[in-house]
This record gives sequence, C-alpha cells and structure tokens, in this order.
Amino acid sequence: MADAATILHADLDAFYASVEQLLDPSLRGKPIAVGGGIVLAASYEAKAFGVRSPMPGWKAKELCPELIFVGGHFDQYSHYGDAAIKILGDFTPRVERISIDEAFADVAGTEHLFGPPATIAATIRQRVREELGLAISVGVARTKHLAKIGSQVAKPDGLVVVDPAHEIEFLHALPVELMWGVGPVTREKLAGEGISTIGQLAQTSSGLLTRLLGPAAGDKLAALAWNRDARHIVTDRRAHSAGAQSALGRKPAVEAVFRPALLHLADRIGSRLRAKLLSGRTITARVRFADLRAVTRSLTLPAPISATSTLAEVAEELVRGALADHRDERFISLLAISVGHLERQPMLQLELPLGLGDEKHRPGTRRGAARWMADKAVDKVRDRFGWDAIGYGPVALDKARSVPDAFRELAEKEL
DNA sequence: TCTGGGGTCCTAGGACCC
DNA sequence: TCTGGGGTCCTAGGACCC
Repeated sequence: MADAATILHADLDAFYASVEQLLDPSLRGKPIAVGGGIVLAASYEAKAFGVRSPMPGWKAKELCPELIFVGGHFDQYSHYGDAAIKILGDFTPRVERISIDEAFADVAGTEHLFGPPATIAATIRQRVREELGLAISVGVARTKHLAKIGSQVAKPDGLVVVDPAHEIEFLHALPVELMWGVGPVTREKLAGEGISTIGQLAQTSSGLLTRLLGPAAGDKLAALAWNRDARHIVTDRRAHSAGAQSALGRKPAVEAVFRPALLHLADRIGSRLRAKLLSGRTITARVRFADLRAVTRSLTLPAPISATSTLAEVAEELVRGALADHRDERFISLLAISVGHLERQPMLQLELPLGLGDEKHRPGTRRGAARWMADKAVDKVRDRFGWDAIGYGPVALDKARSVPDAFRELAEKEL
C-alpha cells in the first residue's frame, strides 16, 4: 500500500443545533434540541444527558429538564451546509457530498498548491470556524472508511490523521459500531459472539460472519475490518428512487383517511419527478400500523409514470391490498410512497403522445400523458405563486407529529 | 401517552426464460 | 413420463445511513 493518506472526511458537529446556537448567542453553552414533538437534533450539552434524535420530545425533557426546544431555521441549515462544503471545493473538485453536513474530498495532487493533506484539513477547519462560526471535524486517511472513522473519533471539533503505517493498529482498537454498516442489530449479533472491537471482528472466521450476517454483509465487514476499502470519490451521485412519507399519529385505516394522504404524498413526489423530467416504473406503498409494525406492497408497471393522480391511484390500490391482508389492524400511524426504476423521459414522447398507435402497445399512455401535461400546468403555477396556490386541497396530517416541509427538503437527494 | 423523513443495499422465494 | 443449471426480474421484508 504505497498510497498516501489523501482522503478527507469532513463532518459539521451537531450541525442543526450548532447553527441555532450561532444565530442566537443566548443558546450557546446550553442543552438545546431542534424540533418539538420529536427531537431532530441535539446540542452537545443536550447529548450529555442522553438526548438523541429521533426521540419523542417528552422523553428528551425527562432526560434533561433544562432542555430548550427551538423550532428550527431550516433555510439557514442549507445555507451553512452549502457554504461549508464549498470551502472543501476550494481545495479540490473531487468532493463527494454525503448529506447536508458531511462530505468526502480527495486532495491527491494538490500538495504543491496547498501543502500536505493534514495541513489542508487544518486550514479547512480554521476557515469554517472563522468564516461560518461552526465547528467541523475532519478525518484524513488513505481510504474513505478510515477517513470517516477518523472524523468520528475526532469529534467534537477535532482533526485525526490516520498514518498509513499504523492503520491496522488504529482500526482494530475501535468498537465495531464505528464501522460503516454496523448498526444496533449487527452490533448485538456480534456482541452475542463476544465480538465488540474491530480487531475481534477481523479475527472472526468468515463462516461465522456469513452465518451471522449473510454473505454480503459478512464479506463487506471482514474486508473493512482488514482495511480493504476500494471505494473512491464519486462526485455526482443521483438518487435512484424518490419517496415521501407522513406520520399520521393514530388514524382509522379507512379510505377517508388514506386517500387524501396518499394524494398529498403522490403530489409531492410527482412534482419532484416532473421537475427533472423523470418517471418511475416501480411504485411502493408502505403502511405502518398503530403498533409500529409495517408492511410494504409494490407494483412494477410496464411503463414509467409521474402524474400525480396516476401515482396516487396505484398507491391507493397497494394500500387497499395491504389493509385487506391485515384486517385485524384497525389503525395506521404512517403512510409512505416511493417510486423506483426512474427513467429520464424524452420530452418528445411526453409532449407528442397522441400518435403512432402508442395506445395499443402501452395502454393508458394517452391518458397518462394528458395527466402529465395537466400536472405540468399546476407545477408552473406553483413555481410562480407557491405550492399552496393550487393543488389537491388540504390534507389532514397530524401537525404535531409531522415535520415542516423545509425540513423534508433538506433530506432530499438530488434526482 | 415509543419513534421523522429522505434515501441505499441485501436477502430470499417464486416466476419465467433459455 | 419427469427434470439440470444459469440468469433476470419481481415482490416483501429488513438493516442501515444521514
């Protein structure tokens, strides 16, 4: 392994909460939580009490009676997140953004301009601190996995450089849950076998790992535990599916509840897809019952769709089917729709669908195209006058439990 | 008064094709 | 007169990530 440590992973600390403390100095040094009914983010002061996201607000308050809830300046989060990632971009175009507050960068070949990677990392941290007033932790290593672990170890407000000569020592001393892909379930399975460190995981036979976790996960973890991570920086990641969901509290499992809710979800997804001239063939609906058990039903169509009413109709059928299979469940707590198998639609086909016997080969195409064009008209009005200017009418979402639209948008990946 | 909302990937069984 | 083997697609469920 002659490679040098040129991969950076930069991760803003307690991001939403830190922005709130930046905007309102009276919140600094205090335990705060963004959100209300549910904790969306917690400051380090709040985390010290065990406050985590997602956690019901009442439970957070129980753990930390001093906790201050703030509503959240979601538009500001995008601004600060973008600004921080842009600073990475000043050192290399090879930046892979993972989320609003986190990105990888590969600074190979930039040493003559900016110095060695550790210096670049320090400069980035300093600039983010000075220009934005935020703390960002950075890991520097030869691979993405090690860089990511480095930034986690560096938190809060730190820098960790993993020397290529001592990678295994560094890695094997750490707990397994720091690895990418080890969540609560996997951690417990491993713990059941007495495996709690990455070193112990590395020493575990592949037979046992496969039995425990399946072949893919087993092989992947074994490779990572031995520091074999071949992933490289991908600068333009696009989503392969688009979805929307809404928590409903506890509502009767009847048409009068799920139809308007599904129409609203279909509308949100449809408008996102149409804005990018995308359509999808596979529609998945998810129903979560009051007891939190969830089921999914999906259908793959012969041709892709993106019209709101078509998406809604398919989703309704799927939900009806799921409810019919679970007649004992009288209440639902969440509905979700997701659209996969996305395809870029050629404009021509969408705008001139009325000829050439299309209808014969793709039944419903003509009606679908008419709906698509009607939706595009709605989209256009919304572009000018706002989302609520026109549409399918209000939806009885549980306002206390649902989350602001601005927050949903933060989580959306580029399509 | 147990838990948001956006995603990705893997598994396993069955249908279907050659 | 009874059945191989490989590949692909679809569906449902689940773990994980931020």
